[in-house]
Amino acid sequence: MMIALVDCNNFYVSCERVFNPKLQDKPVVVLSNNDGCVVARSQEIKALGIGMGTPLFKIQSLIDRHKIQIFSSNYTLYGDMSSRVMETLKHFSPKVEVYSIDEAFLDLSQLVHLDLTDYCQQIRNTVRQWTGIPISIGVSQTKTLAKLANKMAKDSETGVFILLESEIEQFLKETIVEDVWGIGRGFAKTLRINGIQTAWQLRNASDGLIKQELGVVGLRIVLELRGMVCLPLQLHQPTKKSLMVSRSFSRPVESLTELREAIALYTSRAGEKLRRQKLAASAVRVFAATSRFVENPVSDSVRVSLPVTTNDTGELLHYALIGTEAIYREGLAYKKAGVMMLRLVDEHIQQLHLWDERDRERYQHLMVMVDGINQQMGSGTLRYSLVKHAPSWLARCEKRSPYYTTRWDELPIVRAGYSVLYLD
DNA sequence: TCTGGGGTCCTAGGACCC
DNA sequence: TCTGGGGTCCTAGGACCC
Repeated sequence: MMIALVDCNNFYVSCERVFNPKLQDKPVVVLSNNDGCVVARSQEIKALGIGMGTPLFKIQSLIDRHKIQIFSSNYTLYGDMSSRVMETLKHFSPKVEVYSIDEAFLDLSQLVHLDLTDYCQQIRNTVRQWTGIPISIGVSQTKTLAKLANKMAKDSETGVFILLESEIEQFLKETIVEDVWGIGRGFAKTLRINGIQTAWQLRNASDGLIKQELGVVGLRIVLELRGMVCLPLQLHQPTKKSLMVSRSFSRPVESLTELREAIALYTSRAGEKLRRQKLAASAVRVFAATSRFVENPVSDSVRVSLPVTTNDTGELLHYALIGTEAIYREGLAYKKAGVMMLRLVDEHIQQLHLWDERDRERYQHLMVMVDGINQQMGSGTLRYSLVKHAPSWLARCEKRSPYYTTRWDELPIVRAGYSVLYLD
């Protein structure tokens, strides 16, 4: 196999520059959805040492000093530019996998009789001409190796790097494990504990060790480094399995009213997305979290199964609000207060016994799982799903609310979201 | 004060049944 | 009543990615 990874350089910034040529050679950043942090950086920004994901407030002084141009992200524009790039690439190989908004894998196996360097230059020039977007291309035997080759391409003058079999050993010896695709912080730490620091050491590690420490995911990476294709090109995009709408709040949210408003807004967004993509949901999930940057961050989610699949906002909202109540009244509080949890579980068990079977059947679709119930139970002998009849359950929540809101003061929500699953 | 949003895949372990 | 194996299904949580 010969696989090319095409990667658009500083993609969002490049898109902005296409429509505003004055930005050429100027320092430019594009911010995340909420304008919270940097998600795309021009070369000039990288040279200033501003990292990916840096929060905006931390670079305020640099912005003034270097006259940095700042943009909120415009995903409609980027998506459109992305399609143009991908369409162009399809002229160069019949087998193209659109991997992300700014990356694609191309199968070049049929073209090995050509000068691949030349061919890749041709691709670069055409994409540049037709779309205005600069790209880099790395080529090798597998996706994982092509990813590494692409890193080299980015650093080279020509923007193209072909990693030949004869050069792989030297190349991998000079590559640290962190730079291998699929090796994140957690895996890298595990590998280093086992004395594996370079990509070459990883390639030569024993299958048994890797399987045990990193599972099949890790093993696939190792085999790919050895030149064996374990991650074949996916030529048709599989249908999505879930979609999510979430935001961080600019300040902590402590009232149920505010939380409900946020969730209602996210739900209608999710409904729009569903209808646009002609999909329907079979379950919804609501989640809330405290700041990730405090000492003991807490997050929790509640999943509500729907009686029928739907993409009607009103319908979704009904169940989303049930989930919101659950999160607010119980979800986070459960994890916080173990003793209280035990008491509540006890209460709920008695409730369950009072129900007759018919009720349970009838309301099964309203089953609300409260995550984390098992967390502090120790042996796991007591694990219960709280099966509830929504109206009476909500009434009970109302009665208990003073107790919970007291607990709640300790747990300001700074992030909330809503996701829709359509597995069935 | 302010720290993104949106995804996928894998696994361990519990529930439930025979 | 206790013990246990085999199998399936489901979920939470952890890992990764852009």
